[in-house]
Amino acid sequence: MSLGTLTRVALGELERAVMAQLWSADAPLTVRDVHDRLERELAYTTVMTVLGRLAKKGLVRQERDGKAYRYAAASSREQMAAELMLDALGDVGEDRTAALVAFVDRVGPEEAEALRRALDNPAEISPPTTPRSPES
Amino acid sequence: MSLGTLTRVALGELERAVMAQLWSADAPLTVRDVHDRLERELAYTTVMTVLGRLAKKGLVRQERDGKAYRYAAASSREQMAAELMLDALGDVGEDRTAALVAFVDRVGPEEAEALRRALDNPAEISPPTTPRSPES
DNA sequence: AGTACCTACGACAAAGGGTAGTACGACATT
DNA sequence: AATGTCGTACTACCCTTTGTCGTAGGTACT
Repeated sequence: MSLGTLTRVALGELERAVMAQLWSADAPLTVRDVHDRLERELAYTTVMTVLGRLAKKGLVRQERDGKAYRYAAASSREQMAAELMLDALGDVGEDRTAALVAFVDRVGPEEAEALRRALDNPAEISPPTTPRSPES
Repeated sequence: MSLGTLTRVALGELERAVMAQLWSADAPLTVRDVHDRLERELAYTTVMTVLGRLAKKGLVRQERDGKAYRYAAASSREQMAAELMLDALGDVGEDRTAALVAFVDRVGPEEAEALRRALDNPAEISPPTTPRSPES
């Protein structure tokens, strides 16, 4: 599946704001937690709805905690970014090489360094980059 | 602007099909050209509408050709992919390095090779990766 | 019982995308 | 000149997604 990409992860503004909160928290948050942390004045149920939608999309994991739920991002911000990059690359179809060249050409020096290091390090060292929970 | 990203380039299915045609053509196409090349049975005006929308989004350039218009992708598929990758990386905010590591870890061997080569080659050699036409 | 919190659902408006119809101008053909 | 033909400009309509809530109905503590 290389075409669903751009459509697949098109989050709305509020959805992204919520994801940001989940990512910046060091533990799963309740609806109320998220609601309180968002600057904007939103109804409690609004936040709940959004969290529910994110959960349905698989971007957020819902775990029961007594009466309430706690929500946590399904994968780290960095992993998501990596996945998005992969997807973008996949959409190219043919000439991935050219796309990568264009990419590298525009990335900053720090990023280039990071890339170099990552390429040198045998991937073995940083293992489960994708700690997906076992499929449903 | 790092947040508009995911939203910015969410093309629909037909829009992508049209872009694909423009990319695979070696010269600007008319509405009729695109219409004929698409397998699907669409009204002529449907294709016109889509091309118009793509133009409004800046993904397609419209150039007059007598009575009609000719449409061409504003940038190559590879450039777009690179840009999308950049955007995805940008959304990460803080730890781009981690994202790049995750990215590299999941890219195939061929892509890794391409990355290595691209990093070694001083970008000077492959010049205008972005043959943007002068801003409006 | 009353009050506080939660979740489950249903709703509704705005925007985006798929799909098209109609109106209208420029040409070519008869 | 009348009539097609072909192309653009608009307008419209439906469906899905996203932002935003309201209401209903549990559970639990006071």
